[in-house]
Amino acid sequence: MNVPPTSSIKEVAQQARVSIATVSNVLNRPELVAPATRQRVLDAIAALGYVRNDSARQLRAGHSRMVAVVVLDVSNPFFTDVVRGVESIVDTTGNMVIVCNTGEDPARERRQLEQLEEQRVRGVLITPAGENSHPILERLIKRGIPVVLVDRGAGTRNRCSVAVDDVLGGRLAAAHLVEQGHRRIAFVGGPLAIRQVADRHAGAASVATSLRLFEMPALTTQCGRTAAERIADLPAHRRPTAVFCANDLLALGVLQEMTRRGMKVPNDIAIVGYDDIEYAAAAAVPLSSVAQPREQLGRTAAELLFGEVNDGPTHRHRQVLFEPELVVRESTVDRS
Amino acid sequence: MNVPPTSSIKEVAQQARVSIATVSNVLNRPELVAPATRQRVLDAIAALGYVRNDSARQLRAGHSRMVAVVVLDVSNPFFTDVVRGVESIVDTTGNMVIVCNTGEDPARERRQLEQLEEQRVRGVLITPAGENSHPILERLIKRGIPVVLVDRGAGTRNRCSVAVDDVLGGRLAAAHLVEQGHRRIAFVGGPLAIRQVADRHAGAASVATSLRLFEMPALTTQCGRTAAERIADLPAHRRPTAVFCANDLLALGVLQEMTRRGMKVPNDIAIVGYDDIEYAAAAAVPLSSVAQPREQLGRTAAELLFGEVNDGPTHRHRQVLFEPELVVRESTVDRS
DNA sequence: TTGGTGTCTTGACACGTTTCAATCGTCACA
DNA sequence: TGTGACGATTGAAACGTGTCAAGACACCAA
Repeated sequence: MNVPPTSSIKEVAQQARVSIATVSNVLNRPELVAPATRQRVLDAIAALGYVRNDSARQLRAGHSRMVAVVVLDVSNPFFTDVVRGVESIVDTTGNMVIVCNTGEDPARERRQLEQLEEQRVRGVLITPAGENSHPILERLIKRGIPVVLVDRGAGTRNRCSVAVDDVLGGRLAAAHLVEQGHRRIAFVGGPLAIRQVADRHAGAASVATSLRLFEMPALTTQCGRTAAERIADLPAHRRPTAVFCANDLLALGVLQEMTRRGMKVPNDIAIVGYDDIEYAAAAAVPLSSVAQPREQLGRTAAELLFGEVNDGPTHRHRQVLFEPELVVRESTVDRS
Repeated sequence: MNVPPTSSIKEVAQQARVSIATVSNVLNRPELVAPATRQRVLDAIAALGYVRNDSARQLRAGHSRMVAVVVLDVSNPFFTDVVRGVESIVDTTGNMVIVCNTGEDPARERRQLEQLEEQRVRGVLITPAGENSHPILERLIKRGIPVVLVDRGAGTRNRCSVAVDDVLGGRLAAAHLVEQGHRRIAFVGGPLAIRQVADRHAGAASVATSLRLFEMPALTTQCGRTAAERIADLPAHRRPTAVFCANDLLALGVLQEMTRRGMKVPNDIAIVGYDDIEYAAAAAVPLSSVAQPREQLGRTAAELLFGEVNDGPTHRHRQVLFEPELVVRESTVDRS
């Protein structure tokens, strides 16, 4: 408890009058060493306040005990929940999670991956900012570092991935609105270049015969308000009676603007969001939304990763697709 | 680009027909080596796809190149913004950020800190789950690992800390309401055992002569709704005309319940929140709220940390206190 | 030629582990 | 008493860097 900077296995050995090999054995394979000796070593460890040096272990082992999660945005609730799921698995393996935030910037992503490669991390879970097949990712794989794709699983058979079925999610939302009697339905989305947006739209279009598309530049509340203005300004006989938004922020924006204009939700206009973020339930009118199994996504990704670690070269890649669920609240069904 | 598992500085040296010391110099002090040689080494590095092994560097250096941020809850927007601030500084130093999530569980916190100690991290930024003076924290400091306290600065002169002045925040909110002509004001808070809640209350009480306290069991929207019910049920002549909530989730709950009962915000009742989370501006009635300089908090904490790293033993600890700002929106001032 | 100076390069060690083969006792059995 | 076997312990060699004192070399002035 009192040795100033740091003490090594060597000093423990000296104090316990054994060799360093024995100390190492006490730490890693205690059953190999006689109880009396073991106790002497443990006492020495306690007396010196010895703490293992992981750098040295890593050097010897050839890889570190860290698993990296590379996400687009740490402040996005979707990713924080995924991270929690990952943690719950990684914790049980004696490894640590290291979260890297790319901010959707490919250059930053590149730097981060290079650093992770230098760290010789145990594995990487990533939602790539740019292309799925990043050259550095290829290099990581070639080097034997397992990589699992999160939420970008489409069409990559040559690695493990987890994702949620966005087409199904769109279908669920639209089917619910149709069932509630709506015929004129609007889809408010971000750029269709984002795969998730395109898939959700496609799913909705497959069940809503006349789906009117409002493509906004971003997935923000501000854009939601703008979309709502354009919808509300339509003549009543052509105006949609329901809106399906590509995410909850858009939906909150629509809700806010509609309320400001005195339209009643859901009676004058029904709204469905996507993601089921925490604040969806807390909105002025609680929001119906399509929920994704976010923590489960993280857990499964981590399990695939350790599967790959254990399998070694015999590993066969798997693509896991989850199903989203519709959560119905008062923004689509009048309960008063 | 093609060597299967990994290649070391030794193979680079061989390929470039120089000693390993020269390769090391090219990497770390390129000005020491002749341009021609330098180029030969760089070519060899490219040809072999060589990547530095950070474990070995760490072992040599005695510490890793990671800075740990230990937070209570990764999915809390407050902490994610703090983390972003930390990142923005740490990135410029060639180090990496590793985010650890304690979930307010002291046992988890303990395990995490032990692992960080084994990693020989460069420094730790922490919002402790339990006591400020954790025995493991003491050990880290004794071992020479700098520790900076985040948002728990009160009364600890023996280390660096950053925090926001919650008393001032409470005062700002209440003063604003008084200025708007309100005389009967309610404070809706979580347990006063949480220092932040107590401070915000104290600040508000110092300017609002008759402040009625509603102490709820948690800082959630659900509790906000419950509080709103109790307030709305009071006879009109005794009912507060304004509510100051200890955080935004409570405020959103109050807003939701008041709206549901047909009370107009801000005319029938004004509401101020705290934290200025992203969804405060997106609420049905945009919420006035007390904003904390969250990213700045993270940036400053990181700067204090590196200050301590550079100063060495001559370092003098500093406690930085930030001032919050009131953001006025429509939940307290009628703009229609 | 000698000595000195300055620029590049290098050999060798240390950092703290893990692991493997080898050693040392001890004990049971023939 | 000798032989084997078995359990406990250890010496030594790696893992891949960074550093430092010392060496090599070229050049210039005396």
